[in-house]
Amino acid sequence: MPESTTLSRREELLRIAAELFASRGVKNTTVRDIADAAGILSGSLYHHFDSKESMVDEILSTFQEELFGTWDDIMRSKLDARAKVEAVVRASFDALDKHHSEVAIYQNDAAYLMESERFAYLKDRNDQFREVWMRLLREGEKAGVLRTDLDIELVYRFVRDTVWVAVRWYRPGGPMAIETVADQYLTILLSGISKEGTQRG
Amino acid sequence: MPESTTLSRREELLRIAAELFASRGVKNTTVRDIADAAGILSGSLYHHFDSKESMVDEILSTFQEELFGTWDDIMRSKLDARAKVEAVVRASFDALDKHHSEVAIYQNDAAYLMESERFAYLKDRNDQFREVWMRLLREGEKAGVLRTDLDIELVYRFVRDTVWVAVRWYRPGGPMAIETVADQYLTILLSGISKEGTQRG
DNA sequence: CAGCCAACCAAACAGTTGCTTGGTAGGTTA
DNA sequence: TAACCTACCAAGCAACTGTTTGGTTGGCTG
Repeated sequence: MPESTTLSRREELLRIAAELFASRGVKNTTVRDIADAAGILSGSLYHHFDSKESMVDEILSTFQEELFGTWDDIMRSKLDARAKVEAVVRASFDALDKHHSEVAIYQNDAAYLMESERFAYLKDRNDQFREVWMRLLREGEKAGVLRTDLDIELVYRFVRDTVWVAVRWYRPGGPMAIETVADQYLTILLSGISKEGTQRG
Repeated sequence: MPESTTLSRREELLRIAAELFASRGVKNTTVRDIADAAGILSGSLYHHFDSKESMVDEILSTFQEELFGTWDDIMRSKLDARAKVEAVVRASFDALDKHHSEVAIYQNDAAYLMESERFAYLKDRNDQFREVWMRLLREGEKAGVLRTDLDIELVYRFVRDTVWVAVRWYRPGGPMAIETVADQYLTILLSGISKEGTQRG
């Protein structure tokens, strides 16, 4: 049986939960909501999962693992600074398209979740990647492709937030292709942070 | 007694509630949390307010009234398109600084609240201002100050979201002045969307 | 002084929450 | 055929939720 097409019941329930968490927020979604959407009773969920919290945990940790793995590959590649920025941004938009629910949960609830012991790993990898980004941007500054009149920490936040915030309006399968969004965002972004004359159209 | 410096108990409670709503989310904040922070019992809140929902309502409607009033003034002014964009962005950052809690609640909970009848006015004025923005951007395009290779709807979302998302990390009274943030954001933004920043447009 | 009022307390209420328990239907394996 | 397994049901529990009620306090005012 190809696992890629056949979801186990457990995976199906996780997908249902993720969609609800994404659209209403974790706190606003009850275990009865999830059970209803799956066509079972709320207690039956506990045959598959320890708790509601562990569902959230599994959804977010799985997603973060995959995304940060992809980013790692890019960062470790031989691309130059500018190409890395572009590749990471495109990979992020790709995640926005293919794992929309997970990104939405991450954006809406992760900040609060991170305060608890259980979800500290979210913050850990976030901090780790902030360092990678900062090195990349400093590298770009040195290489003369990035303008130097900007606070680099602020540029990092700008690039990071600008991509993810699109989860609020972008809908997979909607009228606008994710590649189009990525193209336009990169156009604005790169001419905004690049040193004048260094970019090519 | 000057009212500008002395808050009524009611206003003080609203401020306390707003801070909690902002940091933990509306659904994640109980009336007992608010009462505890104010040093009273939860039931006593109902001497001042009809319901928890009406607290949220008052916080958001008051804020929206003020912000959109300021925006209205700018839009009706004689400034050119580019200056208007800049003025609105600066006014928004100013709101981010002076009404941080309200902006945070708006960013985190408004989307969900808008689905209910009571908070429909939030969506109404949002939609109304989207139209104003679109006219402004088209005006800028015609005047030749905006690059024409971008989807104007996407530019609108980009400008709007980029400003507000800063509520996630900006802290009033922190190490970075809001004017600095505004300056740098505008630098990136305007060279990103302006015609003069285009290479081989 | 009496009357009034804003602000609050103490105790409870009904509904909702996440979760537990003991049991069952139907399929697969030995 | 018996043992076992996955997936579920039915019922309920304790904790927590927003809210209500009747009463108390201390300061102000006529």
